[in-house]
Amino acid sequence: MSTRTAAPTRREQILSEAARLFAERGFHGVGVDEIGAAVGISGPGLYRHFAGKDAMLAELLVGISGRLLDGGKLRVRGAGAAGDPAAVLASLIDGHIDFALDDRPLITLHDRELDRLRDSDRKLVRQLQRQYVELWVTVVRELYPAVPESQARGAVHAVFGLLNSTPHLGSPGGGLPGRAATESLLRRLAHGAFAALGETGESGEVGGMGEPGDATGRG
Amino acid sequence: MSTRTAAPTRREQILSEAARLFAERGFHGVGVDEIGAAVGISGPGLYRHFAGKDAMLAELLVGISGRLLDGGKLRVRGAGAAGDPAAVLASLIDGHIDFALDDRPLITLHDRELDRLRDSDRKLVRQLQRQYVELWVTVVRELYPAVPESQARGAVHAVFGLLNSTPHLGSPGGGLPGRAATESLLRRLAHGAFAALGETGESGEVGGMGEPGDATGRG
DNA sequence: GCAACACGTTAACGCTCACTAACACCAGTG
DNA sequence: CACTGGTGTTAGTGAGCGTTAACGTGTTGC
Repeated sequence: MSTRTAAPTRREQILSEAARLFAERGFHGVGVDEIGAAVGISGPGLYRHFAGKDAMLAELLVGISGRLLDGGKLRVRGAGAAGDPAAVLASLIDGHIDFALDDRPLITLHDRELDRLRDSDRKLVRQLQRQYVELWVTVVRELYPAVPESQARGAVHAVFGLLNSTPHLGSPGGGLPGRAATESLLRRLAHGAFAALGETGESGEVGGMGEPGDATGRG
Repeated sequence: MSTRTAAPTRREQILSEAARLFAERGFHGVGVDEIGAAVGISGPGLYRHFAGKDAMLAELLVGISGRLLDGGKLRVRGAGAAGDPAAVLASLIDGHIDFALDDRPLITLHDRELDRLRDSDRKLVRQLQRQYVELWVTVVRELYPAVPESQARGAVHAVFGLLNSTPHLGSPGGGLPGRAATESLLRRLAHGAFAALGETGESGEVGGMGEPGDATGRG
């Protein structure tokens, strides 16, 4: 089904390994020799495939932003045909979870190394990101018309933070459950967050609010 | 009460500015000359106060991890005396939100530049982080005994991601609400996420779940 | 007045690292 | 076999940057 993975081109190999390394140690923390070694060639051989290190990062970030946006649009059109905002939001959440779990390194890069791009590329990525956020905000506002836009946007960003937390879940080794369990956990948490957003928030208290007076801690 | 801020020492100035710059452009992306310029001195003058660039990062990360843990412990003891896990969790959430909003740059560094540390420092930071997470996990498991530990831990990490999303909310310029509004929004979302964790999850559907069959997108 | 010290300066060193140059191998193609 | 294009190699270069060295200056205490 989904991705073909049939014939991973050299370019694709390089991009994949570069994404992993950039996510692990940061853009400046990885040398071109390491990227080359990761795909079996060494150092400057990369320059047969890319104009430079920056070009790799640019292609990665533009690519991921574009794919996120495209996937989101498809899901809005697909699930939105029924006119049910809840179903659309659920589909967006599922899609983002898939993405976060499939392409962990890219998700990490996505909000970490944006400033390293040339102005034009950075503007493009920002625009794609903004469109993706707007997709979510629109759906959230359809679902909860009483929620002001600024809160909806804040909630969307916060839920992105929640869903993108997968890199911190210690992928290998840790006695952590399978992918399906992680998927359903994240799904449940995300839905719970949005559900809380929908609650009025003025009348009823959210939960045990704790006494705000005792601001101990923070020494 | 809490922090004095009375006489910000040179050391503290440097740490504060270094934190901001590291968070903005990454550890490798900032030069010592820039850090010096940010506090009015230039370049190698920093070496009168720190052994090196690494030492600044180490002190920042150890400091934030320690303060987070200390604050969390205080809140557990303070609110936990009443024996009400919900109040303890609420207090932990409030504390973490305060921290995320007060020390945005540090929160960003916290899960971004950890690998740049010497082994000893990195181990120390990891240990402090782990203790802090365990604090939360313990409370969550008291509050929802039916939730297995792996899920509780995953949920805690995910909520950290949610609360730490504040750096992405575009602090200056954007027509975004005041601090109080952001605080209450994050608080509501976090409580909602944990509430969803508490729901059984086996019997009832969480929300509109979307049809999992139509895995469009992700081309 | 004058050591002693805290704190800052500029100049230079040495290392890392992205990138380039020059060359080698191998597959088609006529 | 010669030619060409794609892909790799190693050696070298130039810039950036963390760090050190050597030096200057104001304040303190005898």
